[in-house]
Amino acid sequence: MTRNEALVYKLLSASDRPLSAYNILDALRDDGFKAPLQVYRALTKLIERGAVHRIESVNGFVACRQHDCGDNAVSIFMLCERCERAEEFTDAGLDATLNSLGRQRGFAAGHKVIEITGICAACLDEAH
Amino acid sequence: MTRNEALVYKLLSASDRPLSAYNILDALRDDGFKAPLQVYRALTKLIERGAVHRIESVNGFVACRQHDCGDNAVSIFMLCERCERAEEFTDAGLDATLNSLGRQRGFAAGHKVIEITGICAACLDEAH
DNA sequence: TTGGCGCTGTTATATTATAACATTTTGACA
DNA sequence: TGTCAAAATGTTATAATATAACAGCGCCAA
Repeated sequence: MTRNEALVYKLLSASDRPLSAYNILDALRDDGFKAPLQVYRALTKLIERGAVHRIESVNGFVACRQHDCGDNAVSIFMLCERCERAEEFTDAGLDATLNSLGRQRGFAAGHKVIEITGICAACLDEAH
Repeated sequence: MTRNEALVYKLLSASDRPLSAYNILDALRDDGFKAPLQVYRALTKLIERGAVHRIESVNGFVACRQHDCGDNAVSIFMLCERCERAEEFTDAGLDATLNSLGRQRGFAAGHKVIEITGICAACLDEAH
């Protein structure tokens, strides 16, 4: 892992919500980051390696919370609209279901995106 | 449905792949469209109404192919990397599974995104 | 008939992402 | 150790996606 990748990964790991590429850029200016490409290049590598996931719904990025998510099973994200926290988990059954739905249509499934927005348990509690 | 919404909806309905907001803008210049906001405003309304879906993975938009998809069940999209066509369908079981996964975590599920990229049947055939 | 609300048009700007190219670092191996 | 190629980096510029702010118009209910 290169210096830039390590910096980006550490930052994402310390965050409980998705960060945008420009959030990351701003946070890493003291570490010498000056241009968006430095961030995007690090993100590209980290994502290839499964260490980071992109959250399409919010154009953000999170560190993978699975035990090294080698694209084995699909990641499911629950995104809280209130506190913006992202929770990641996997479900082998769901992955199999999606593959099967693809096969029924002759579709060779590659990358899968599952993102659910809503209100998380903590925020529901707050509202009593 | 206003004139602008009708134009955008008609265009999307005639397309078998997702169009970006700027694709739409360009296609509708002859109809008097001049600025992105005209497109985004129409899209916002159409999406609220369930007549159009946003495809997060490609920053594109498609007309709903379901029989008036009133957010009843989740829409699943299969996106071909080769021909870029999008196929939409629903699966009540999958929707229930996701709601249940949410409930287990105390999460109140709202909007759900399920997008699968891969190669469609037609494109697989072409390659023999 | 008027007053408000929703739709429209327009300019400007914010946000997200990539292209192109020069330079530096790294690491394999003679 | 020297050297070369590949990978990583830095930098400027620009492309692609999306929203803010504000002015004007049109419809229709009271």
